[in-house]
Amino acid sequence: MVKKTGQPAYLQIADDLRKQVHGGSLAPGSLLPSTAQLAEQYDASLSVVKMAVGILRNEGLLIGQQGKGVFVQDQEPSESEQLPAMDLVSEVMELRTAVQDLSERLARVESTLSERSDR
Amino acid sequence: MVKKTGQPAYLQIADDLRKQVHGGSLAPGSLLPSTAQLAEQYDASLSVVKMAVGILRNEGLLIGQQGKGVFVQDQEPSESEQLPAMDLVSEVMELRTAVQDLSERLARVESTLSERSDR
DNA sequence: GTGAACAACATAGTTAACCTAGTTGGCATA
DNA sequence: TATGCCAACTAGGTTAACTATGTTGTTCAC
Repeated sequence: MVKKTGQPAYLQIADDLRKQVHGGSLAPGSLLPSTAQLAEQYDASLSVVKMAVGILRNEGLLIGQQGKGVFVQDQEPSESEQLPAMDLVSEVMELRTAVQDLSERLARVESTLSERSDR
Repeated sequence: MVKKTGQPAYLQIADDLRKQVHGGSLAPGSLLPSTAQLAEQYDASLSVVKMAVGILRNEGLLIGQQGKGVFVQDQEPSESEQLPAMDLVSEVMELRTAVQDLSERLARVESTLSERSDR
């Protein structure tokens, strides 16, 4: 699968995966093949696949969950990353609402947990 | 040099170098120590240093020239606007990753809870 | 039926080794 | 002096192996 162009294999794989995500071939939230499967699919070693996934993980395009797999980040169409220097004020406001949301959800989870432990 | 925080070594080194560049300790156009020197300096293996440099290279912050060395990209003070205060920017970035992490963990907890209540 | 124990599989991080290729400086030879 | 060769150093790419840790499914004992 990896062509013998000048580009290194890990970049070729990263580009290919990126295209699949942007092209819709890999839907947001969907699970990627495992590292070993990708390695076989691209006829590459485990290491280069891990490097490719690492790049996209660093870009925020993919998220890896230890023990489960690598998923396509679904809230991608938002800004956050593309804009080089997005203004800090709105960023902080988003973070504040995100923290509030997390706080409420966590409170719910905690209450359900305490109810179950009570009985 | 690499502290035993939860963060992996290659990210610690990348962050440190990023701060040195943004803080002016590493001037644009200047030459970084060689990979081997950095490895010794951070008391890390060659591989993690190469990973750290690779990240910053991918970000466009550094440029590597085979046979010569790794240099700080100089045309970085680009358009957009004055970065207000680099400490705030990195602070916000850290908060964003922290919120993402919390969000993922909470989503996992919530999903397991809903699954159990379904059965 | 429940729960503990275990095996299999997953990502993640780290290390070491090897190869390729570009740069530089020294040195011997023409 | 000028040319060519060579050693040393550089980044970059690739591979393999190991450890750590999390998830999932099965099996077995209670």
